Amino acid sequence: MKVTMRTIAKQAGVSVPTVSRVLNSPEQVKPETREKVMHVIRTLNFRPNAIARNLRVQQSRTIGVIIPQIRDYFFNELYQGIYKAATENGFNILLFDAQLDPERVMEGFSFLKEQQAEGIIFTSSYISNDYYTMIARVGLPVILTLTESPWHDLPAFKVDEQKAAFDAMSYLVARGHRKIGVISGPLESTIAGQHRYDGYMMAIKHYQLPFDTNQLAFGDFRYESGYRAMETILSHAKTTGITAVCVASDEMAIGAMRAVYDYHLRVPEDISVIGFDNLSISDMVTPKLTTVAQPFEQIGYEAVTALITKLEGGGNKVSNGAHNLSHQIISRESVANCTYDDS
Amino acid sequence: MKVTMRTIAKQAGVSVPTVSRVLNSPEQVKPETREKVMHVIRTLNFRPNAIARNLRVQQSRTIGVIIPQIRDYFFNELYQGIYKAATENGFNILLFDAQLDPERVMEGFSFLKEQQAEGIIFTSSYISNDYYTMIARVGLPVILTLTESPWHDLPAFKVDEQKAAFDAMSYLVARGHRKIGVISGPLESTIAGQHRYDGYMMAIKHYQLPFDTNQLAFGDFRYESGYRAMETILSHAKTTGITAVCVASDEMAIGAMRAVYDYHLRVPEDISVIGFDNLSISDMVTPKLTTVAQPFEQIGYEAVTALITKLEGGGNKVSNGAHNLSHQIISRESVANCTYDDS
DNA sequence: CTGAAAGCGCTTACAG
DNA sequence: CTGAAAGCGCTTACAG
Repeated sequence: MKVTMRTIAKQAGVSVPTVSRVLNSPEQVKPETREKVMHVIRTLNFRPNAIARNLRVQQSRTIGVIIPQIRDYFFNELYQGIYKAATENGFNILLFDAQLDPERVMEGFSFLKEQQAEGIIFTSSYISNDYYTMIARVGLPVILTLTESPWHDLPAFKVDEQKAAFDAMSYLVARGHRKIGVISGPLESTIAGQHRYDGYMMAIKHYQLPFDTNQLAFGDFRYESGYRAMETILSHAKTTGITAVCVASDEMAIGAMRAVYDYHLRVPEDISVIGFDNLSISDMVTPKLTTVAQPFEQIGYEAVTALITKLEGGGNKVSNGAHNLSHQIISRESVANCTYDDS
Repeated sequence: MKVTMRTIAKQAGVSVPTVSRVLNSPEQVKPETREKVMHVIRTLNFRPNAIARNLRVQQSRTIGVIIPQIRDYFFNELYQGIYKAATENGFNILLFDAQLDPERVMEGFSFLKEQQAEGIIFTSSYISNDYYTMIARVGLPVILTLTESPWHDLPAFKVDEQKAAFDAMSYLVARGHRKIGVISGPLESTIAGQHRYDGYMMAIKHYQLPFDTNQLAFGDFRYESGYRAMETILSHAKTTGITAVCVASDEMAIGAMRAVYDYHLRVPEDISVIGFDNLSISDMVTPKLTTVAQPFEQIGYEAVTALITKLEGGGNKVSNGAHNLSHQIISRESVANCTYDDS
């Protein structure tokens, strides 16, 4: 038999509202009745129906999260931050996995709306017009993570991708490298693809580094593609004379290091490699990967904190546009000082 | 202004039940009125309140999941399977992260009950009596993953840990190794600790391998502890003469491989290493890790499928006790044939 | 084919 | 300090 407030009320010989009061504002009820009610609550092991409560008080206390796909390596850390901030504020998380399918992200918004999410944390490698239309249509506050909106009219928690990529390149230059290869993500990926690429290119220009297309290859952020991109770059190594490679993701960087290994060269003695992300695995590979760290957990944490602030009426406190959290270069073992004469 | 069925009904000049019908059993309503209603639904962009519906039909369509901690590396894959099975059956997932705190897992059960979870997927490194009491108290169907209940009165989806560990050892023996080190998890961890340890020891007995305590070290499944455990084992390598090591988790195995590297030995030429889990990173390290694969995603998938079967009245179809899914040794690069004479 | 009524499990003014 | 009443947004027999 299901036990509800009605059950408790009957057993305790009081009314339903009284049961509700002992649970929600016990100071309003006489100590004796309070004890009486608490006693049957305990013996019947009663748990109030949070769903019913939420319906009545017109709030769901849940935040929807749309992500590209669960198996992304950054998901753990991002979600950890999201979960933490939500829990601290008594919110639940409802996750929607878009499985890299734009159709599904559209469904995600509808779904979360139906499930009464009060706001949405949205992560995507780009923001299409369709998404914008959908966001307007559901009419829920949306906060971006690891993403940026083209019109900057949504708050976005992320890293300054371009600057971070530029810094990775500078790190190499500061260690004497001038002939540097680049493994970029796909440029259709507005953020991690295009912006990082721009950062690398800005640095090449700024430091007046030699660069031609034989030093450049593209991948899809995954290990395999990093491996293949490195093979391409190595096939021109004799003419380009590269001593280092900037890679747009740790996973690709680890693949690239493997390619170097399979070609009987060494990282970092022959070729230095710097990654991007600072996934926890970067500290487990050999050589340990030098990389630029994104504070994934912090990004998740601050994004939902901001969302909750908005939900609780502090909309003016969280500005639209980019909230750039600080990135950081983590020096490990995959970059050496350049010992070749470059003249 | 919030738009509900009431809004739609008014606009369309029908009653609320009619709106409900066009959404849930459109064949029951006359095509003309159906069209009329659908039209205002579309223009007002109405989404029915799933929470209210669930309250009315007395189901929540949500499954609770309690895990030790989000940052576990297997979480991604396990959750992927959980999420997939839930989505396919129209169930939502509500996640509860116990943060390795027994107190919090207790809270988890209460919380999920209040949130009206219809059943619970529970992952834990051991099952205490307190947990049992709590499980009985909430009265929800519970299914274990990567875990086993001491009294086998709960369905448990997992791998035959002992057999899998035994097989890892056999794999080494088949390649000529006889002096084999063991890095175990903590024995308090009933499953991944004790059971795997038992499997290793059974194999040592079965194959009559030489073994003394200098070949054994313990860790906590993490990289760092694997590194240190390997250091301990290596410090006795001259006397023990080990040529291979069985490690109870991939993360520890990767740490162990690093220790070998730092001691200027090579994997697998000097020391072979076999892990346990087949985390996706095992394929990215160099040398790629040979290991015994647990089908995490499948475990998650089958566990929630079984739970849903139970919820839908097929309780007799899912038996209590262990459901052992098949493990598999994945041969990669970290194990070589033993070339030393053992006599 | 459609509407009025009742009710899911709660909460919250309003009386008393 | 406590209870009767109304209502959150739905669904579902029951009439008509």
